Amino acid sequence: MMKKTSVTIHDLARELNISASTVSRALNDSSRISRATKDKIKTLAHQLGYQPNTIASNLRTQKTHTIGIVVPLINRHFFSTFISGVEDLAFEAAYNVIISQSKDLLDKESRVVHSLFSNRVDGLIASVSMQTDQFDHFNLFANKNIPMVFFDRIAPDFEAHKIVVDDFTCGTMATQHLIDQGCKRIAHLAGPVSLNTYRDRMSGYLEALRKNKLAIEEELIIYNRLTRVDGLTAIKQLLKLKNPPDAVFCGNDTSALSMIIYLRETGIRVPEDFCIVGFSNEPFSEVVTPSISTIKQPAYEMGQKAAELLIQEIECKTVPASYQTIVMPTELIVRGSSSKKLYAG
Amino acid sequence: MMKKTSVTIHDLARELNISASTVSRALNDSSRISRATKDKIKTLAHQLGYQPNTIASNLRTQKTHTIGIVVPLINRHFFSTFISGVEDLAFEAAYNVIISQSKDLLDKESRVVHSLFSNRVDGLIASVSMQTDQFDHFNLFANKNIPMVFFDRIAPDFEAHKIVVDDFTCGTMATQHLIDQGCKRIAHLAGPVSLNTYRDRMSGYLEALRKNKLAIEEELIIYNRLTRVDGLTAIKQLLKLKNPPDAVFCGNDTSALSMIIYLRETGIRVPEDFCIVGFSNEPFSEVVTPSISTIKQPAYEMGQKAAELLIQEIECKTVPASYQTIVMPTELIVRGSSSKKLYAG
DNA sequence: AGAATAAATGCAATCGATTGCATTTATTTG
DNA sequence: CAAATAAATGCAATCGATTGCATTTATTCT
Repeated sequence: MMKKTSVTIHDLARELNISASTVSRALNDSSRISRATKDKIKTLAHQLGYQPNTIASNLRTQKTHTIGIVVPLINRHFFSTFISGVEDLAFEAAYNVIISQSKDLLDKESRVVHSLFSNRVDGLIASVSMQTDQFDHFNLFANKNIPMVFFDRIAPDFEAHKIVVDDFTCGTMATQHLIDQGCKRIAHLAGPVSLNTYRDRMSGYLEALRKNKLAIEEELIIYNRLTRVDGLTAIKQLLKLKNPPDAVFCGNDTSALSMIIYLRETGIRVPEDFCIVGFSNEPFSEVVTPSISTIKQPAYEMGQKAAELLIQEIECKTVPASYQTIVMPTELIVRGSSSKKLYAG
Repeated sequence: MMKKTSVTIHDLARELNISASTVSRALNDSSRISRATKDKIKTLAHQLGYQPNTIASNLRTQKTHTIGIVVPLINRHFFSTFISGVEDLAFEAAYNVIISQSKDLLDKESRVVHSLFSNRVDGLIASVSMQTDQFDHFNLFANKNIPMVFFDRIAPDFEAHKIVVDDFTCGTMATQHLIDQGCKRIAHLAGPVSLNTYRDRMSGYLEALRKNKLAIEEELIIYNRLTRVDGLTAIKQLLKLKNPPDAVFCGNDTSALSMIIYLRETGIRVPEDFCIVGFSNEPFSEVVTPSISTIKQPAYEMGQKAAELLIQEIECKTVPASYQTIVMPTELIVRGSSSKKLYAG
């Protein structure tokens, strides 16, 4: 009926009349155990359906072979794809992955970070929430020299590897592209500038305007959380201006999407009358009509790289000589939402 | 510099000249400890930055407060949204979540299930891979009466709660809808029929044809893995038939999408000349042109329900009197890809 | 064969928190 | 005030695997 309790190395030891240490060593393929004994032990282990108790091992070895991940939302394509990259690499290296989401709330982020710490993850990979403007909770890890890797929305001032894209240059590229299309008044929908990503994208936008001697107008820059509703609010607000823009560079694709849908409904033609560029290359961006021009970030590869660096640091257990900030390549994907020239030409 | 090792209850005990058991009880708010002592201990714990070692606790209590999840792919919207539902509910109940993906491979699925078992998760939530046609690996959990909940693609014959949708009825509804639109030759793109979901969707399709006295033609039913490439291959194959269909009910939205894109390219009008219904309501389905008619599954709610049932079973620790198969509500969302009547009318 | 060396195995402590049972301290009661 | 009861705390074993050191067994060499 109900199997009492698990088979342990002690059960195997008793059965074979040997010590538990020998069993442990045999199962770990220690060179100190003879082949014959190993075989005997492994065979029995298999017969009895022995499954190692990782918890016990973890406690003794002070290693959990587990990586903690904190992301804002796991069902956002960029993050879930990133996680997929981490998971694949972690699996190869025999690491488990515990995933937590902050829901873009600082408070929840802090709690999940504490929880991951208490679970003694060997390392942490994190992208901070939209609300995050102080980073104390990560000191838990920093103080004990537990490796961390930040990606995308990074925590500054930590001795940790960082995986990012060049948001500044992306912002410049996106804006320059709109300028090249002949757009004259380019607006920007920015996320919270407490985050490096949105701050840099905006800086890039400003830089492009400057370089092209275009006026920078406060009323053309809107700050919010870039949800679908936010995108809608923003485009309405922009169109109400006495002197409305003829293009927007959006901080993400979600807000770009809702703008496109709204513009379609109101009969404003995209890209003929109004151009839009988004950010992240969400799956829907390719297939919506018009398709959304956007910046593609290598989410999966970023995940792999993050896992690689983290595991490397965990296993070397020596603090790396220098922490790297890896800048991953991005790509401006020009699609329908900004291909004015095609139509004009 | 480098903090030697963590603060433990023994450190607190030594500092206060009391026993570790008292510290442990105090931190757990045992009624056996006086308020004064509790306060003293908690204050010190806070001062020294004590963080409980969950591993040690887990080992002793034989509980990890951790739920394992196995899904085919975490970056598929349905699954990541489901996981989000699990995670939210688990977080409230103070459970951790370890997520693994099978990558739709039976072998990997088996390995991650073993790994989750070794990590002594308190329960398992799983949706099996496309390849899965035998379920031995789940016996690891079944044999030890560790609670499991299956969802969507379920493993039959296990004493476990199951969270599903009525795929059969969905298949019927989708097909009937196409019939109602005036489609005469309706094809079906099916996934592996070793899985309940795809098998039932297909059965529903067949049932609808039968009920409407439409011929069932083998050449109109294609089996594959429903990827984007698979969708493309399928639609090409269908269009090559001497007597091609005028509609397809696709086993998922991804394949429906690629069909739509192909049809658009080849100038076949959707829905006027050809109607399509997908399955799952992926985010892109709403925004592609034409938008994809599909069946909406309550992924987030399914995740919540799965977590609720699992945690309930874990905490009651008595085998439930009966295992439920929860059928979650679905909805046929009629959109552009099948709204022939609108155009015809 | 006996000593010296190498190979194989065992002993017992350890990781940090929990918990049944025992003991001490405080409070109540006759 | 002593006895009885209640409240607070401590002792020591435990969870299962690991590992430094000690011991036993096998092999090699003179």
